[in-house]
Amino acid sequence: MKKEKSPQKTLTTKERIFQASVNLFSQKGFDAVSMREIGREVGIRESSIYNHYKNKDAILESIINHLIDKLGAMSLTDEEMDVLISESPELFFETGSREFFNGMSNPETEKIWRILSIEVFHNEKIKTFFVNELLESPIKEWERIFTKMMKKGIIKEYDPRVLAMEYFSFALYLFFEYFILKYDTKYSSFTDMAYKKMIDHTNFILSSVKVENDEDSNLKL
Amino acid sequence: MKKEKSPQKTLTTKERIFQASVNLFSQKGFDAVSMREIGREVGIRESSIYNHYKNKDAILESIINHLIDKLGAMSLTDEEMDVLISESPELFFETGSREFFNGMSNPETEKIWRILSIEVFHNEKIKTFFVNELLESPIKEWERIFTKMMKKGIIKEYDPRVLAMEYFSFALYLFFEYFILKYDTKYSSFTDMAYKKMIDHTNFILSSVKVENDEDSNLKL
DNA sequence: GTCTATAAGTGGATAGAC
DNA sequence: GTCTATCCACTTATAGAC
Repeated sequence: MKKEKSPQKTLTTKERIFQASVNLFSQKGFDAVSMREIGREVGIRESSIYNHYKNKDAILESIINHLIDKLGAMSLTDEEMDVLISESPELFFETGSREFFNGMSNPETEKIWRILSIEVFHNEKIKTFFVNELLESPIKEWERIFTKMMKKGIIKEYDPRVLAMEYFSFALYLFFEYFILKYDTKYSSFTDMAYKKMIDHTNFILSSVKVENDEDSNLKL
Repeated sequence: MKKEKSPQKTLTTKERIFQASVNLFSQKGFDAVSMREIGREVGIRESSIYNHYKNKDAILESIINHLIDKLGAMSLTDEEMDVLISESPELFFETGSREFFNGMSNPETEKIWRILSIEVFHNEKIKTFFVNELLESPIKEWERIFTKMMKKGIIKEYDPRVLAMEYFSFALYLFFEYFILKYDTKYSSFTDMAYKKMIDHTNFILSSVKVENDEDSNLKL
């Protein structure tokens, strides 16, 4: 909005507060981090933070909005989807998965998803964001996609709502497994833990619903 | 351990502290509830609580242990499983689902699961409990079950590990959906939100992997 | 077993000098 | 824009009277 990202590393104090907050909140949760602690990380006194953010809540707010902006800048158009479906369902699923993982997997984005996962209990705005963006919109989207595939005769007839749940719930399960249970463990990123599992899942769903016409067309990594 | 549940409602002060804590923690989270608040709910001063529990952490500890004790008192034996599998896979899945839902759905148990869901970030003991009891043990168990079903020729050959994930991940997804995203909404219990969805899921899995021999054997509610 | 009083600490936030 | 100094609300927990 204001200016482009500077070529290298001259971050403003506000940006450094932002980054320090993302790091600390993602490790300890919002409540467990004090303004003193953020200040210490940045190298200024807590009182100076108030020259850049109105209060502690405003920092969290700006972190949430940063993710929302970033996500809004992605996602396929209807035409792109149509082309992909006609090409092959395998290619389509692979593209869809890749898109989902892209929205989760760069290091800064992961930290923010982790913050949201921790704070979803205490913050109504975060909860609404989760329910809409992670649950309801994708399920509706996949219902449309499966309906389209049925009309084209690519997959068998089955309740498209159930099919959408079957397909996408697994991605959500992986999200929860990583961001709630496995964060800070051996895995270095969401993709690292989840991508292979998602391929197995996609192959299972395809093997169940695809109209047979060729031999073996499993996805490969 | 000490004495049986009194026939009606003469709760000891310690039990009233326990119940007030379960209610408050499940609504606001552990950190957001003060000893003053618990005392107010019980009708005593905060300092009096320390006559019954060593400190605040000890209250949470006793809540967790209460759930662990309760869950330990359930679960099917190997022989019961064998009989059920031989009878019919439909019956087996139905019994399995019922068992899972029983471990979640009485009002007090739900509140405790909610507390654990909130505190899984801050408490290493809770995280370990979740990963073991909710993730790894059930997946291993279902892997064994699917392997057994394949040997009996009830279901088609497929990687049993993948099948276990496909089946049980949906239950976990439902758990997260309810206890993290939908708790305190229109649903009156986990069963109320999730049971029908779990039936749809079971039917989908069965329709994919079952060896055909009779007409239509979908589960009914 | 409950009370009052109090210790000892931490939190977010503001005022005003520089 | 950063600092020091300070406010004040609130936290867990303990000591000791009753």
